Amino acid sequence: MTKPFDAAASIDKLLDVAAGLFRRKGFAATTVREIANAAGMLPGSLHYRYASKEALLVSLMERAIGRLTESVREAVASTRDPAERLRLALRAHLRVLLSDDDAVYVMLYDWRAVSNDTAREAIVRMRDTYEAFWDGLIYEAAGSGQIRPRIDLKLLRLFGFGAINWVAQWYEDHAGGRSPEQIADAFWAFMALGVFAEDRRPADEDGAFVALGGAAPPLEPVRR
Amino acid sequence: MTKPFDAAASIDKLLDVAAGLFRRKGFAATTVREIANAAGMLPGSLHYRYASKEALLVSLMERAIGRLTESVREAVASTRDPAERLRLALRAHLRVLLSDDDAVYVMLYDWRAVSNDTAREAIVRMRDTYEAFWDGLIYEAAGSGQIRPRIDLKLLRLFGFGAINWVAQWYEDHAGGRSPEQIADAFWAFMALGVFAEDRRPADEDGAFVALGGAAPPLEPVRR
Amino acid sequence: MTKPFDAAASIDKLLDVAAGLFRRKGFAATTVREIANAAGMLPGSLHYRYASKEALLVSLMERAIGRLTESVREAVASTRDPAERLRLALRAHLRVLLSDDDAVYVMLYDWRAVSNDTAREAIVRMRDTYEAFWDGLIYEAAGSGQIRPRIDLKLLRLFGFGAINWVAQWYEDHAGGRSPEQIADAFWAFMALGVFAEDRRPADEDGAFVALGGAAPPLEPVRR
Amino acid sequence: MTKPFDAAASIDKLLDVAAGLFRRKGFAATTVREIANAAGMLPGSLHYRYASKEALLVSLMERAIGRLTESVREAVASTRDPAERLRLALRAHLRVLLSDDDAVYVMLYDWRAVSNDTAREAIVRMRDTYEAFWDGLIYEAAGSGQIRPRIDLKLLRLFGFGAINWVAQWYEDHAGGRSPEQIADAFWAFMALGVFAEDRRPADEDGAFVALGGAAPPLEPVRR
DNA sequence: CATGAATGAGTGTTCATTCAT
DNA sequence: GATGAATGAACACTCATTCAT
Repeated sequence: MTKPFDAAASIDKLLDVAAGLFRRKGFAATTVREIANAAGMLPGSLHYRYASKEALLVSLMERAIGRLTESVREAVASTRDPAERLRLALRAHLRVLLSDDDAVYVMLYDWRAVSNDTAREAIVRMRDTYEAFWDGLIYEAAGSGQIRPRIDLKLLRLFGFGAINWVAQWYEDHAGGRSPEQIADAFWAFMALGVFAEDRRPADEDGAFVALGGAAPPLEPVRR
Repeated sequence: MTKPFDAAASIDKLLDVAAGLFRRKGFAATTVREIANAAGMLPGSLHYRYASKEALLVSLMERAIGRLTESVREAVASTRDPAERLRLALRAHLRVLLSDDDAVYVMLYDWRAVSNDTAREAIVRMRDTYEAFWDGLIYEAAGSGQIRPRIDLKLLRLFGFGAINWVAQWYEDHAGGRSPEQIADAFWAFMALGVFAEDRRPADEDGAFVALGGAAPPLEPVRR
Repeated sequence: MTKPFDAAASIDKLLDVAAGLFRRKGFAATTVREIANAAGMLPGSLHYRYASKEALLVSLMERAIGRLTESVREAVASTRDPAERLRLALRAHLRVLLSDDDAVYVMLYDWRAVSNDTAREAIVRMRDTYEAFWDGLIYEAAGSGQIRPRIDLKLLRLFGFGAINWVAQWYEDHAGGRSPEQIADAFWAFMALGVFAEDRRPADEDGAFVALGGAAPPLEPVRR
Repeated sequence: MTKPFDAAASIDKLLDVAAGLFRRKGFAATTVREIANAAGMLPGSLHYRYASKEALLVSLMERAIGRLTESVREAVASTRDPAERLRLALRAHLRVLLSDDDAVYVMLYDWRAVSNDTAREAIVRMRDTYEAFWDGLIYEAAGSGQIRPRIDLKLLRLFGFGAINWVAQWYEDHAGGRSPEQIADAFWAFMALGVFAEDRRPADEDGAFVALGGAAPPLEPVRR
């Protein structure tokens, strides 16, 4: 009864300390010995569980994306209002990103370290799934008329992810005591006015917006 | 007469190829030999110019911040209108970030690699100066009444930097042919309505917001 | 009733797969895990039977020498003619060497891997016994006048062993469909004319022989 | 003037000590540190010259085959008599095999350690060339009628190589003071009578064909 | 002034062996 | 008795840096 738990706990601990080290020093600059020591084991024991340092990183990222997905799915389940779902998703994403688990940070910022092609593909696929889920949320809101017409939904997601994911870069030093939820809501407030159609905007708002000018370039199929 | 020029060119080349390699593989995963080879020299010659690999990185970052500062300063010089200065600064920042020079990217994303404390401080100081310049632009706009009251200006900058700096993560694959300037203006469009006071907004609410093309593009399943 | 049998079979299987791996990759380059896996067990189980990898090797070699000795003894039992006994022994030796059991090959060619002194001695003793048996066969033939006088009997054995043991190096690629027995007889034919006294040579043969000088050295019991 | 010499000498020393260690312990059981230490350098310095332990082995083998080829070619150059050329080649081959340079031994007996396919091919090609040279010598002798008709020339070479190459296994312990040349001539004596046509054999059956000289060396107690 | 051969501390990883179960 | 998770010493190899030239 204790055995499976211990093994799982031991692996979780390993991933936790690895995430912390990777976040602080970067993947390449962190040694297997450091990770093992911090987890209270020896390098050989670490390799008993993970064939390579990179396999550990991949496992880390998979866990990160799993937690992210789970957390966001759970958050949006409480309401069917598309805009509210978006807001709650934003909160959940940021909450996980800023949590004690550094794995999401590592996934976002130590991307290049995954050199193995199949591993890279596996992670890209998971990220794509996650992003597709967000696109779904946004598309829902757009479909129900809660987003201004002619908004480029893809750019909306890309800018949003940037602003939110970047929070991890400054939260520790500049949050000023704000909680992840407060940060998320503040961002929501910035975006909302520009993004949502009239009836979804605060009452005191009316006004037009900014023309990029000229014709918009066609949105071509995404290749990588 | 040619010698000093060559030396400077050689150093520039060194920083260029180093920036490219650091961006692609990360600082820690790039070897001095790779950099030297790519620059057509030998490791010993590289160390003749830079005491250490890290010193080269610092030099790289200093150059990056210098170019960023210079470019943004130059861009805002053409007008005295605070909002327009902000928009032009945004364009300039993004233009440099997405330029052939990978140094800005490296500065933003290979931050943790600078372990030397004094070097780290030096760079932090330069970054702070750059950010203070942005804060100045924003305060200017706020002071002249072009930004809604009650907007948290610091959060505004942090979110904005996030969204814009993140563009480097997706530009290559998802820009869809848009120029850095178009991306910057699209972001400007998103933010503007939520950020600016009424009298700075386009008079016509129905005017083309940011038409990135006809109807909202369908959200296609993301393939990578 | 089935248990002891299984255990013995299991050990035989272990030695078989180990012999195959040692032959193909060499002792040092073969891992215990490979052997265990190939035998359908885990490293721990292998060490339950053999204290060390080297102990397994020694056991392997002992089995090899046992089989060799048994096979050769059996082969010579069918006749009392000394020369014929030698020929049959040659056939039997080669047959075992080229059989599916790679243990003899390993014993001959992975000699240096036995580092343990007592184990080494044990094997050397067994090899010496086997070689003494051969010397006995040769001495028999010499004593009965079937070998030319003044032939160095020890050199005869050493050259013969070399030629025959080396067959294992080329048999797979260059046997050209010849059976071990055919190879043995071909070698026999080469040696016979030069080695044996007139009345043992093919009828069309006469001719001189080779003086290795003086009288044939006495064949003393071989000790090592 | 001293530099190139030193570098070459240093490499030669490296190969020499490596050959000695490989011969004594086997390739896989020899560590890079051992080789480096024995050569008076550090592992890093060894890898500066050879990309891998295996590359060193390959280099070793190439040198071995080069020396073998050169030595044998040189030896046969002194006469045009085919049988005599064969005898001299045998002497030369054995002389190199039993020389202080253990590389030939390693090439013959640590064959399986070369895992790299292209390296393996390169060595196989060199070995093939060497063997083809021997076949040439044998065909020459056969063509000039010095070898009995109906002798399988390929088997002749294979048996001969076996007997001669195997000498390396026992020379140290069982040579009894015989020189490589004496061993070669003794082997020649064994083979000659069986292999060569009548007119090439000594006319006088009692004449010392290949007199090893003096009295037969005493068979001393074998130590290992 | 510039080089490139040489270094050695340190890396990720392996693997025979142990031992609690 | 038999297992397989865990170990840790040792491995081949890397690479930023040095220094004689």
